[in-house]
Amino acid sequence: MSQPDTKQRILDAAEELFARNGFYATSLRQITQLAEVNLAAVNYHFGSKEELLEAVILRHLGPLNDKRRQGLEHELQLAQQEERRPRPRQIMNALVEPTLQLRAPGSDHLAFVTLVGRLLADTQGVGHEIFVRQMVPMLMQFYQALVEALPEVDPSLLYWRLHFTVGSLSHMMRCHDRHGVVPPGIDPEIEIEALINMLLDFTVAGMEVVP
Amino acid sequence: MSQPDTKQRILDAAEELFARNGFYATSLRQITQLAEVNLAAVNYHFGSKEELLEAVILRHLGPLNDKRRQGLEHELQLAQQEERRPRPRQIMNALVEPTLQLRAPGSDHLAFVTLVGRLLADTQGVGHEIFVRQMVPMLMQFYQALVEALPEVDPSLLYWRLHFTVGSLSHMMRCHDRHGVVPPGIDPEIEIEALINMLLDFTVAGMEVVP
DNA sequence: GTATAATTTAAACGATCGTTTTAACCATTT
DNA sequence: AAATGGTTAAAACGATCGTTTAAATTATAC
Repeated sequence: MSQPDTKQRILDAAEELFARNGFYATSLRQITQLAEVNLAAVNYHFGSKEELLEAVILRHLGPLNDKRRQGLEHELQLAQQEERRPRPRQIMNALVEPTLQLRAPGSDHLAFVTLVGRLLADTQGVGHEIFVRQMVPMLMQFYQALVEALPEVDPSLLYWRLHFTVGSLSHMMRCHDRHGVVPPGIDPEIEIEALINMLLDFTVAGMEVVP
Repeated sequence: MSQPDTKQRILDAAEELFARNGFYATSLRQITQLAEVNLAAVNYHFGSKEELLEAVILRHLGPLNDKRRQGLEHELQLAQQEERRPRPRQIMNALVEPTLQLRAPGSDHLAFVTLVGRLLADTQGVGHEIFVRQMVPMLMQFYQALVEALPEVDPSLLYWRLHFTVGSLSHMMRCHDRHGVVPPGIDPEIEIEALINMLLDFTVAGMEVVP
């Protein structure tokens, strides 16, 4: 009767349901039903519903932020070697690309990216602080890189523009399956690479504009 | 014992609590406590919790969308008279400015703007469809205006860029009181006019860029 | 094989929830 | 004043919830 992957199944089910419905509208009974485990297993393995959410968040967030940092550091090193400033587009790409790749077809992380998008939006919610605590040091690094890349733009402008970028990015993290009414001639299904490029064009242009 | 403004008090309390905590994490008992009315009054006046949310959404949304449309129509008329294309910045301003003015000091609509930001993010939530149903026709108008304003940019790009803008805007609607860690020298308190201008600079630059 | 630890399980607990019920109270109409 | 309609109120309902409990089962160590 012992199942070697009980914890993983709970985590997978929780990730999916928290992403789809949010923390408060997902019950442990829904999770354990989907995972085909017993209700008390959640408390045994994770302690509480909140701790389960924390485990769900942390399981992928570390690797995602590592990828982002790698991309950033790669550009910073390159810029140093070539004795130039880091390029804004490469900086923004390091933030955007690994994130949106999480929603690529074949990715196992589609639910996770939705969940992250939700957590960013739910400013008073249970997972928000956990998530932000992980995000903030990384965003500071991006901010510093942008200040270096764009000395002609006031640093406080760059702070707010990074905020706007996070808003656009989180919106794209959530909205992969609901498009509302689409104008004639527009295909709501789009390749991830194309979406990434469009978002980069948009945000980099916004970053670089001198008022 | 009869109170002439029971409905308004319920609506005000609901607006505040739904905005702060979201629909699912707000109970009717919290709302009626804050409003100092009896629990059954909600069902008597509004029918159900969901219908209360709908009433909360609709009470301000009509006027907000009217303002947005007015701003847009004004620019379209002006452009027609002057025999020129509409200006992208004026179009975006019509979308952004009335929205963010809702969070200006002295505004009674701070909770509402937060609630709208939440609803946009909660793609499976109760209020989302109600809200989107009101938004979509208006966004189509903005989209058409942008297509007219920027003939050198592919219309499908403009569709996605409008999406990105909605993402940034809704992020700013939610995040008025939580800034996370702020870099040294940056003041997280900012005047609404300044914020509006910054967001416009950012989004208009992103709209206009030709790939 | 026995003892110990880990895991699973069903039932129960106490709490909270949205909704309903019904009587009392208040306001308006005749 | 009585009849009618509108509103408030407390209690109750049935449901759901996260958490706990204690026994049974399985896994591991000796």
